Formats: sequence, C-alpha cells, structure tokens
Amino acid sequence: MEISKTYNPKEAELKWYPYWMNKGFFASKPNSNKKPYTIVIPPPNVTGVLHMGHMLNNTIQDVLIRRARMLGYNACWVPGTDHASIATEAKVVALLKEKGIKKTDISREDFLKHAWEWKEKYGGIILEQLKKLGASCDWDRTKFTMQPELSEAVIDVFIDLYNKGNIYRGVRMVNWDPVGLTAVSDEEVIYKEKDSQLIYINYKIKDSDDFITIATTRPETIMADTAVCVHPEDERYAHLKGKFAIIPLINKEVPIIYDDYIDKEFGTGALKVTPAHDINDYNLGLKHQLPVIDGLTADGKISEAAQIYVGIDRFACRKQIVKDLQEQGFVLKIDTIKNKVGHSERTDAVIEPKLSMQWFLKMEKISKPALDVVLNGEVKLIPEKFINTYRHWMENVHDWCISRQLWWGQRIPAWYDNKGNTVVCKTKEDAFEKLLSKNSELSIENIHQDEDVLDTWFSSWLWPLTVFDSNVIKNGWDKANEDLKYYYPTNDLVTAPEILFFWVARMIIAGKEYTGRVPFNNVYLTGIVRDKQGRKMSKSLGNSPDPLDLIEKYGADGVRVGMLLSSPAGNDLLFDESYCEQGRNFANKVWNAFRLIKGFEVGAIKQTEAQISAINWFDHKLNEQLNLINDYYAKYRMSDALMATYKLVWDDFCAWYLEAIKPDFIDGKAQPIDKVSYEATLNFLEKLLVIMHPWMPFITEEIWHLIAERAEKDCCMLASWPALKKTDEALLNNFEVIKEVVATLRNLRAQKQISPKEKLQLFENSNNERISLNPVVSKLANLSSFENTQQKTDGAFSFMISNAEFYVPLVNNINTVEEKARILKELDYSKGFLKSVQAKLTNEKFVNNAKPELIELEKKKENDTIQKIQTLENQLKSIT
RNA sequence: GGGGGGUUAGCUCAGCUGGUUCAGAGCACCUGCCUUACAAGCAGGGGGUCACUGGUUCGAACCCAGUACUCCCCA
Repeated sequence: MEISKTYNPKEAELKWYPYWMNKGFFASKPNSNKKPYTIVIPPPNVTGVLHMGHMLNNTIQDVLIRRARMLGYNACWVPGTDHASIATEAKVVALLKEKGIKKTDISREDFLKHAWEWKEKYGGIILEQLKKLGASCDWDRTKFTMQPELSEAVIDVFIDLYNKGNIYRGVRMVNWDPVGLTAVSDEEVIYKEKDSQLIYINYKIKDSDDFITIATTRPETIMADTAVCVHPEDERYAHLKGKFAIIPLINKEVPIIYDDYIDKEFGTGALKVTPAHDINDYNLGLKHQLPVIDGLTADGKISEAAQIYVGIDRFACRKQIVKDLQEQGFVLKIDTIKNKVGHSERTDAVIEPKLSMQWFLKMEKISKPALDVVLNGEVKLIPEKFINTYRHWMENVHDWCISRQLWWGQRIPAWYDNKGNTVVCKTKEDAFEKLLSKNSELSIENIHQDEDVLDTWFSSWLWPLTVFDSNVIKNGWDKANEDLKYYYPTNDLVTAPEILFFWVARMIIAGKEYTGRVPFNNVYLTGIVRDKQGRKMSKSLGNSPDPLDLIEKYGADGVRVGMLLSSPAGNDLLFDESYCEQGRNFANKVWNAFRLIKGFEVGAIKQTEAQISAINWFDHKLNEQLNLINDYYAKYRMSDALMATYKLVWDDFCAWYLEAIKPDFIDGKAQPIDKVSYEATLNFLEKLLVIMHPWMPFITEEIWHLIAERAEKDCCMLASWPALKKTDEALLNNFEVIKEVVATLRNLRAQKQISPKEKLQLFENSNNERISLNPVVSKLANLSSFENTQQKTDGAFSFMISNAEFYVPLVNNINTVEEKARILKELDYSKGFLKSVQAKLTNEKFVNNAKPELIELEKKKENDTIQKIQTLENQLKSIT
C-alpha cells in the first residue's frame, strides 16, 4: 500500500464524520448502567456563522465530550440555536426591505411567516459548520429556543413568575435602542469612550439680569428640562433660592432646585434636569416631583413636546441648536471632554435613556440561591478569578427588563381589556374568563394581547432544562421525564466570560427555581479570540479569518490543535495562523510516525537489547505522562493537557522511542523487526491515538483504520481511554541520564564535525549499573563499543553525567586548551553550587527551620557535589 | 467613580501551600544537515535584573506595602 508522504486531512474528514454520524456514535440515550456526561451547547445565534470564538469554544466542548466518551461515560452533547430576536428581526426587516416591503405595512402574522421562512432557509448554517470542525453533538437532539415546546415553557415561566409576584410592569427608565426600536437590557449596552463637546449655556434668571450657566453634552434635550439643580451648599448659587431659570429658545420657566447629589466641581456646578432623558435626572425628578417631558420620539427624533426642531434627528438637532444658541449669545464656551457613551450591542446605535412601559423580573430574591451555589463551590467557575466578578454582579443585581418591542420571539402572555385591566395567562379564552370578573360587560373582541416579546435570554436561561424536558416548568422536577432526570444537572458548560451574567447566572437562577438543582457543575470560561494586535475579532474590522478557510488550509485537526495550544482558561487568545500551522505540522508528524511503523517488515528474528530497554522505558513514560494529562484534564488545564500530549508523541515517542527501536539499514536495505517489538510498538501507537483523539479526531481515526481492518464499531472514537498503572520512577530517571549521554555525544559530533555515520567508542567509569552499558546509547549515539573501564583514557574527550565519567577516544587529538576550559567552567559551577549548599547547612536557622526531608536532600547534594568536584579535578590533572 | 485581574525569553504562556545554581515550555531565532518516516523534518545552540521600590524571612518570581503601566467588569 502506498501511503502519501504528507497527511491529507480532507480525505479523512470527509470519510469519518459521516461514518461516525451515520452509525449513531454521537447519539446518547439514558442508560441506568452508565454514568452520563452531559454538555449543552451555548446556543449560537440562529443568524450566525461560525467565527473564531465558536471555534475555540466548541473545540473545547468536543474535546471534553470525546474524552468522556472514551472514559466510558454516556456522553451527550446537545446542540441547538437561539432565536436572537433583535438580530433575526433586523435581518428579516432588511430582507423585506429589499423586496420593497416595510415592516409597518404588514401584519404581525405575515411578518412572522417571513421570519420563519428565513429561519428555515438560512438559520442553522452554523450547526452545519460545526460538523466540519468534528463536533460530536447528538444531532437528533438539536433544539431551537423558539420551537413550540420550548416556547411554551418560556410562557409557562412567565406566568409562573408573574403569579409568584416576581414579574411586574412599570414605567421605568430603560436603555432604548432608537434603531432597533426596542428596549435592551443593561447588559446589552456597550459603553464606549468618546470625545464629546461640553457646552456651557446661560439660562436667564426670571425677573433679573442675572443668569445661571449649565454645562451639558446633550443640548438637544434642553427643551425637556424641568429644573436646574445646584448643590445646597454652593455659595455661588445661594442667592437664587426660589427663583426660576428660563430655558433659551423656548423661554420656558423652570425652578431652581437644591440637592446634594450635585457635584460642585463638574461643569459649573449647575445641572439641567431632564427627567425623561437621564436616569439620574429621572431620580432627581421623582424626589423633587418634577414633571417629565419626553423630548424625543422612539426613533430618536425631536418630539412635539419639545416645541421646536420637531422631527429633526437628535444628532442633527444637537448641531443646529448649538449654532442657534451661539448666534443668540447663550453659549458661554465649549469644552471637549471624554465621556462614556452607551451603544446598543446589536445595532450600535447610541442608546437613549427613555421612559417606557416595560415588564421586569425582580431579581433580588430569586438570584440569591444562584450566588450561594457559586460561593459554596456547587458550581465551579474555571478559572476561579471569575467568582469575584460574579459575586459583585449578583450582589448588585438590578431588576431585569424582559420585554422587547419586537415581533420575533415569545409574545408576552399579558392581556388587556378596554378598561385598563390586565391579566396574565396563556390563551385569549382564559383571559376573557379572568377579565370578566373584573369587567362584566367585556366582550372577547375587546381583549388585546401585549404587543411585546420576551428577551431572548428569557428563553435561553431555560436551555439546560428544556432541551431535555420542555414540560418541567409545568410538571415540576418530581414529574420530570427520563432524559432530564438522567442528564441533568449537566457536567460542564463552556462559554465566554462576557455572558457570565447574561446567561450563566440566569441559567443557575432558573435551574434552582424550577428543579432545586444547579444546571451544571462546572463552567469553563474561555478567553476571547483576538487578533495579533490584541484587537477583538469583528466583522467590521475584518480581522477575523474564516474558520472554514482555516480548516481547508490546515485541516480540522490542525486548527483544533492550533486553537487550543495557547489558550489557558479565561485567557484571551491572540490568534495567529502560525498556531494552526503548528497543529498541521503535528498531524503530519503523527502521520509519518505511522508510516514508519507501517513500513516495518516483521521477521523471525530476536529482539535487540536496545529494543527491550526502549519498550520498557516507553511503557512507563507513557504511563507517567498519561497520569499527568489526566491530571491536567481534571483541572481543566486544556492547553497543558494538549502540550503534554504533543510532547509525549513528538519527543518521547518519535524522537526517542522510535529511533531506539527502529531496525538498522544494512547495505542500503532496511532490516526486519521482530514480532514482539513490532506488536509492542503498534500497541503504543494505538494508545497514543486514543490519547490524541479528543484533540485530533480525524487523523487518529484514519490511522486507526489503516493499522488494521476493523469491525464496524472498532473505532478510535469508541476506544477506551488507557488505564493507569504504577510508574517506575527510577527507570524513568535513569533514562533521562541516558538521554543526556546521547545528547552529549551528539553535541560532540557537532562540535568536532564528526559524521553521524562514523562510529565512536565510549567508555564509562562508574559503579552505577543502571546507566552502564545501556544498549539504547549504542543505538542512538552510533557506538562501535560501549565498555566499562576503571582506567583513565588518555587523549580522550571526557564528560561527567550524574557522577559517572565517560571517555570517548578520538582519532584526532583533542584540543587540550578547550577541554581544560570546559572542565574549569564546570568545576567553577560545581564549587559555587557546593558553597551555596554548605551555606545553607551551616546556617543554624535553616537547619532549625527547614523540613527534615529538605535537609537530607541538601546533604545528599553536598556529598554528590564533593564527589563530582573530586572527579573533575582528577580529569584536569590528567590533561595537564 | 467602584470592583477584579495582569506585568516572567522576541511572541504566547507555565511556575501548586516560599526551599536544588530556579529561572521553564511551545513557537520564533541562530548553526549544521535533503541521514531511505517526516525539510510540515533532524541534530545542536543562544536568549530573561521574573515591571519598579521597599519590607517580612535563614531563604522571595512566589508573601506584604507602595509606584508605574495595562486589561476586564460595573456605574
């Protein structure tokens, strides 16, 4: 069989993904004989396409789930998407616009029809992309947050929380997105630092020539001012008590009020109060019973209430009004300041604080258990540093604005009659009955449902519950179905820190509220994928590579390895394609190791001593490293686990083991290998494939099947994770010395320009039998002989390793000057070392305070070093 | 303004509850090699005042305080 010299990932990817999927290897069903291991995917936005963040996130999930499967768990990874109300609605509106249809011209029902069509056609592309990555999700379980059963659960939750008194409707200052035409939650507002103009405007004082100067960054709102506020202890304004200021241009009188909320230092110390357009002003307004004038329309234009500039956009108005105020002499001066301006996460529009009627969820009580479970470790955050952040948020939690002025989403089940009565229930018929008791003349036609939908997070906070049992809200935990009882609580959640509150906290809240149980035991928080300059990857910057292009270029395995090599939990990943290259190179290395082994010809010959020794060593090495890798996994140190795997394969297996057992060439012909060594090697390779599989599912499966003809279910992905046994530490330490001897000889060749083909003689003078004469040294250093000697060898290159002396007789005389310098340098180092050790041992405080083991260790170091110095001095003498 | 991180090699990061002359890994870099598994490779090598200042200690990259710079979250 001809095997190509470089690994071709595409072939394996096209072959094995469908194979795994069609054989049902990803599928999971409850099985009381097996322990479950469950992950629910953070549902990507249904409009989304795969980006680097998904790539990182989902690779980690796949690694965890594949390893769990190999460890014998019933592994279940539930995929799906969320309906992303704002983003999707925006896409649909845009699409309709292309067709010449305005949203306002069609009915809600028609709009939703278009939206569903859009979703069926384009939604879920991202799930197909995940398959390219190798994601071993149970696709039969794919869910969508707006599918009927899941939506019904959302409505059930709303009704339930309303009935419990946790949901209320009220006029509040919300973050208004004038482009999306909806309220957004606090978490969806991104504050960006901007240079703004701080404009100092003179307001005349009524019945006086005096005036008061206010400073504002938002002059277009002055028409909605209802007071001017100053600090009660500010002497500058003490004389204005009881007076009125006059708003320029519209000549409206507003009172001057006093409140110690005012910062005397900022601006002029006089604040224009605009209750409708600033949360602080709003609170001031409440306190001082000021009227509220809404000077803006929903889409960010100046409203009728403002009297002037009506219908002009808020930013255009800002320019115009400054100009007009200047012309009429009201502007004292203009400063440029830096301030933070809120932007909508979805539309990037400048957020407008706006008073509006919204639905809220009271958070204080309901969130308490969700804080406790994180603090007591029932839910672990990885890395732990996020616990502080989490606590801070949970202790200062605000009520959650859950209504959105959109159509795409679960419509709020609140019903109103024509007399201002409200009921909350599922159907219009129920509503009719309920309202009838309050309003006996009511007819059903006069009932209308709330126009708003619920925040998308208000459905995704149920995700870990409803993907398994959408009836759990109705029925309660005791009547939960088999799936939920078996898979829930899930094991790990892998997500980005930026949605710790948006989503993670709220899932915990919902989990505790509806099952009394947490939704997951561990939350692994990934970093953010940034570009090399540390900028967040974004479409607008165009600095994000397309993950599918990367897969095309480096193979899925290569990209997976590349992404995980350098991303410890919670650390941002400064992405660079060279990581993928490294991943691809690793895959190729594995491929070639396989080619070598596959090329061995098995013959009826005896094992060599070197092979016996190497096999014995690697057996323990693999065991040692597996133990380490398991430990890294247990601590969720993914990149460390990967790096340990990488080095085990590349360094230990390829560079040392395979070189040691590889048969020689004689007369240009590869010699055969004995059966025992061959099988041991294949066995090692298979174990390594298993260990590599979670990171590199495709190549490992491919090689697995190239090793031998396999039965249908004899797949690498279904193989068992290797078991651990006791590691012989002494054996491993000894081999480290062997490596050092070999490295020294290689170095010698390099320095003396001795060809690797030229055989060398090596003599060892030591009583350490474990190092002595190890055949692996002869093999790897290409020795003609390796013997013990008690004699000094004159004119030989000499070196010391671990208190053993070695001599290499050289044909060309060695350079005594160089040798001497080298020995002197080592001697110098050893003497310094000895001094530091002895300093400790003669230090009474050290001897009194340090642990006994430590003192023993220091004594051993002292002895060893004294011996070494002795040997070195002898060597020096023999040279001179 | 409040809270939380971070600062170790050119880059990305390890370094557990202070204890080998402790300063590490991968990549990058330099040198020599197309040695019949692999140049996507092999062998060897250089590289750091552990941000700064002070303190605690027999002993500090690690603990404490302050300074500088930086990132994130919240308002």
